[in-house]
Amino acid sequence: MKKACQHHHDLAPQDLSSLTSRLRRESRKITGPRAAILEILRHHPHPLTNREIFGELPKGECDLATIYRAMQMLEKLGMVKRFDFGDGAARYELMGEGDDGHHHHLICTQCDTVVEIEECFPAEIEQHIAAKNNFKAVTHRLEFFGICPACQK
Amino acid sequence: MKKACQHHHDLAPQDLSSLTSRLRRESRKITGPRAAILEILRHHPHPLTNREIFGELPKGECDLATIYRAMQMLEKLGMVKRFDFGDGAARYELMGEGDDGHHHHLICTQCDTVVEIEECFPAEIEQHIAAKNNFKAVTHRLEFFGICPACQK
DNA sequence: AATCAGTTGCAAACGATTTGCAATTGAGTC
DNA sequence: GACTCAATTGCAAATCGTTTGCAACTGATT
Repeated sequence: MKKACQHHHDLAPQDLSSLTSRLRRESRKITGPRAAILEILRHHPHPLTNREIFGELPKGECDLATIYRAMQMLEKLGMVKRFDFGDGAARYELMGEGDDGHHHHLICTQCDTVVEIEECFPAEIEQHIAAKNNFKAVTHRLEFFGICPACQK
Repeated sequence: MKKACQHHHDLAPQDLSSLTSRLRRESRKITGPRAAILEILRHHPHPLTNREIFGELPKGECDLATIYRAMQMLEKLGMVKRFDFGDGAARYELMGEGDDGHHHHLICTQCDTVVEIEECFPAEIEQHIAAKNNFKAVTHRLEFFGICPACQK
């Protein structure tokens, strides 16, 4: 991946205090690195890789391993959602409290611009697939790829 | 991933000679390792990781690096399709000549059983997504996850 | 201020994948 | 059936994303 990003909404989905109280609730410490990571996620509308988060942080702010550990923990607590764009690096997006964070993206294969998509795989078809194969608790992982307006020129 | 597999059809999708002639057509050599790899793919109905292919091969048959190179080449020639189940290992499935190999899977999150799925994301919705965002050449990557009948007991 | 589990930095370890390079080998050519 | 040469291979080292062991450190509570 090279560049990327295209801010649709620069609004913070939730304030830091609400985030930190979620941590406290789980008896997790609010440390400098964690606050900094959450602060970055709060200001990014699209999924970030750990390395991207690392890059956004002031130089000595925190170790890359700490970010990996933090994201793992945040995912376990359901505070971030992990996405996989198929390039071998996990990406994370902050998610609201009640929200399960399930949604998809449209990614430009040339410049890596990301657009959040509201459409989803039709539930009836998914249920049909589950029923036909006798599977339970079926979900899906879905991302779209194409060429963005800018890269078509 | 641990175990896996559940053969729906053990029929070879195409014979070796048709495969090797495709290689010859591209002025690629039919070497021992390549023939062995194709032979394995021919007999597997579900995507295999390079390591799995390696494991199927008689011990000293070929180097793992050779498999990586072979799969890369086969993918470029459009003879295999790469899939990503989100566990960090690429998987490959042999594909027919005219076929673009586009299809999806239903994977058991407990035992890694794989079922090939014929349903696909509705074209109209995909077109709508493409149009709304002014993207061209839009495709998608889609896989389903759930708990298979055997693992529900 | 004392205490202690939860955290962090750092370096080493890992697993998937790639790559440099010298030795080997298909596949036409004579 | 030898000859030639680019394509291919094995092997080891290198990359990349991610994980982990461990000793030092630090929030949060008492």
